[in-house]
Order: sequence, then structure tokens, then C-alpha cells
Amino acid sequence: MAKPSPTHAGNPILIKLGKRIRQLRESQGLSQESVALASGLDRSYFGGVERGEHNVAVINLEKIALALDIKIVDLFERK
Amino acid sequence: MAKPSPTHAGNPILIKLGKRIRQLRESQGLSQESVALASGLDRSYFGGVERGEHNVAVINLEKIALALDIKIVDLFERK
DNA sequence: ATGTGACTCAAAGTCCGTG
DNA sequence: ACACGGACTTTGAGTCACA
Repeated sequence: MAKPSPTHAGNPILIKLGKRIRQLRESQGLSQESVALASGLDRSYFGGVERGEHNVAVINLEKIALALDIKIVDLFERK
Repeated sequence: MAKPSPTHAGNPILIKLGKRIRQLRESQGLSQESVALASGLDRSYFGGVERGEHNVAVINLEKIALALDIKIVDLFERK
């Protein structure tokens, strides 16, 4: 695991964010590894994000959005 | 400062986010202190966010959005 | 009412590996 | 290609005192 963080463990907003990211990634036929690489994040970390295990900070949101060729808001809201 | 983090020092996206938060807060005639209190964050920390000094994570974005009675996406995009 | 420096500490995030 | 884990370093979270 990316570390069981008691403070945000299973926080709905993170779960939702992770699902959304996975959805967007899969809709482009990309692997976790390729997106992780493209965004400059660790593959293991990125996997954890999709599983809602990380309280991702803004700069990483941006990196992920960029790697998926979308905007940050698209990570939170369906167009 | 709340700590000069080399990784995000003066990052445009954080500066922009901070300005946006300040704008939204002031448009409601609220003080940093009241919003900080409402969001459960420290006044000093919240001030730093408005100055773009913090690479805020999702959970805190949510708290701030809630205290301002808006959505997370509104923090990134003008409606 | 706000900005800032100094500080602690838990968590963010990396790097190595496994099935 | 992905989930998961251990051990590790860096940084975000949160608080305080003072200008």
C-alpha cells in the first residue's frame, strides 16, 4: 500500500477522484505505468491514487491532468 | 513563510489558486480568520494558501470550498 | 486582521521489490 | 499491466509568536 493514512483513509472524495482518473485513463487506452511516466510520478504512487489512497496535492493533480491531456476541473467534474 | 518548498516555490497554479480563493472570500466579505475557522484550518495556514505558498491537497481544497460554500471546481475555474 | 519565520510530525511521494 | 508491501526521503499539515 501507499501507506494507510488514518486521517484520510477511504475518504469519499479521494475514492471518487481515483475512480474518475482511472476512468479517464482507461478511456484513452493507457496503462497506469505510461500515465505515471508521462506525469513524472511513481507508478506505485499513481496506482494508489486511483485506489483513493492518496490525498493528492494540487501540483500532482496538474501533472496527472496534463498526462491525460485534460484540465484539473475535469478530474472533479463530468463535462 | 510556511516553508519554502523547492518543488512548488512560486508555482503559477498555486499563485492562481490563492488569488482565486482570496477573491471568492473577499467577494463574500469574509476575513481570513473566519474562513479559516469555518474550514477547520489554522488562520496562518489559510493565509499562506491565499499567498500561493502551499501545495494544498484535495482534502483541504474540499474544506476550503465548503467554508466558502462553493465547489472544488469553482476554485480552479471561473463559472 | 494579516504576513512571516521557526518549528514539529504525520503524510506525501520515491524506489526497491513481490505475486 | 496491476496490486501491494517495506524502507526510505521530502514536504504538506498544522501551530505559535511576533511584527
